[in-house]
Amino acid sequence: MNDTLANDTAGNGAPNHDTRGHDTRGHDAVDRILGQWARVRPDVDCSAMGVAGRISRASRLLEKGIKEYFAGHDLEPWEFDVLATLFRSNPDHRLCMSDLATAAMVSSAALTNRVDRLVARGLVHREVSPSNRRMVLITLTEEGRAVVDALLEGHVANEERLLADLTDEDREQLSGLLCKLLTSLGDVGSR
Amino acid sequence: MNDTLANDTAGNGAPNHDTRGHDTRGHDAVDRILGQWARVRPDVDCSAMGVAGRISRASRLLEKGIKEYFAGHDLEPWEFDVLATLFRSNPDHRLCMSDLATAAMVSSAALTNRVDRLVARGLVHREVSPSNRRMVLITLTEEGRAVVDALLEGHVANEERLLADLTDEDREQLSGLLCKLLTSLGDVGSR
DNA sequence: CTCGAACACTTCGATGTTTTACTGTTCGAC
DNA sequence: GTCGAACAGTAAAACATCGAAGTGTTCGAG
Repeated sequence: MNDTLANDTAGNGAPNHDTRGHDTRGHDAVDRILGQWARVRPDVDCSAMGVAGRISRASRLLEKGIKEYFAGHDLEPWEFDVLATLFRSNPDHRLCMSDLATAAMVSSAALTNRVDRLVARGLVHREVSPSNRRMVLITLTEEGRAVVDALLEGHVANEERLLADLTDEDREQLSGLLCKLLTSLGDVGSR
Repeated sequence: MNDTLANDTAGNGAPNHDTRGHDTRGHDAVDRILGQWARVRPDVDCSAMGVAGRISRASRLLEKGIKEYFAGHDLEPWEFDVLATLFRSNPDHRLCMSDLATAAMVSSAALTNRVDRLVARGLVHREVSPSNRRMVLITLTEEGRAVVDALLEGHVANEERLLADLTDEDREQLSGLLCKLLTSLGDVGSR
């Protein structure tokens, strides 16, 4: 989608020294784009573009790898996501539409659509809240819980595979830096 | 979209020590999710989820900030992206549909649609290649070039603003780590 | 108690994307 | 040369998402 992120990058020198002792700083698509900008517009320092572009591209490629895993189990990533959100949220495995929509970062309209299909598949149960009839509560069914149980470890293992080239230290650094960025972008854990 | 990335995270201890000397490791949404998993499934080490989730969320939030900038100039991010890709690719500012689609990471069908609208706005020119009539060449018009010229620096400045809380060293580390990841995921600069 | 504003969710219309099928072109085997 | 496979791009159908309007509920001011 947003290819502004994916493409526009820096006209700087594309620093080649690695973060730490490791050697493995490759030569990704963004490096190439950076080089092009450097040639065409040496006056503009686009280092920020390099960071944003890499985050965007990494996100898409990870998404692709994750989608493949779930496709092998007849599930869409978003389906597992809703189920897993319910699973970990509270002992009742129950959440209202608003909270689910926030967690999934989609509009409430989109969530209505998603829940419709999960209900049709028998993975969640939908009911009006007895205490506040404006609210609709979504609950994981026994079958839904089973799906999370069955796929969680495989999903984690798959992500592990996708990140295999990063050392534990790399991952910690990466998490730390991204956490700092997310915090400054206002990505607070709601409630 | 993919909220598997956005939500499913680690059951590890959520390391609190910062990457380097800096203090600013906040408390983002992913930390909260990690904590939930740790409670519900202490047996599963989901550290990989933490990395993937942060990349996904960061990507979305950056996208949002970028979209806002271009909205203020009556342009969609993807429009600028196509124009900028043409601009930096070669002196003629000319590329075929396939290359543009690859650069934008969308299907060729989607690119046909996008180019249609850019042609309608007079920002690019479309013509069948004289040397190979299967190919369609897209060229930046003078007006299209002007748009890139007018918006490039503002766009970079906006990204700079979004990343303002990251130091130069942070950005270099982040770029390095992401580059390593991207390379291992096969994100080579095509051609 | 009543009325209006805020709220939670759903429905609807418009838009954009992907997948699949299709048209036309090129290239190589024979 | 001719035929068929591979390729480049477009068209059509299916689907998902968003934003806005609509429905029903709750809450608080008066």
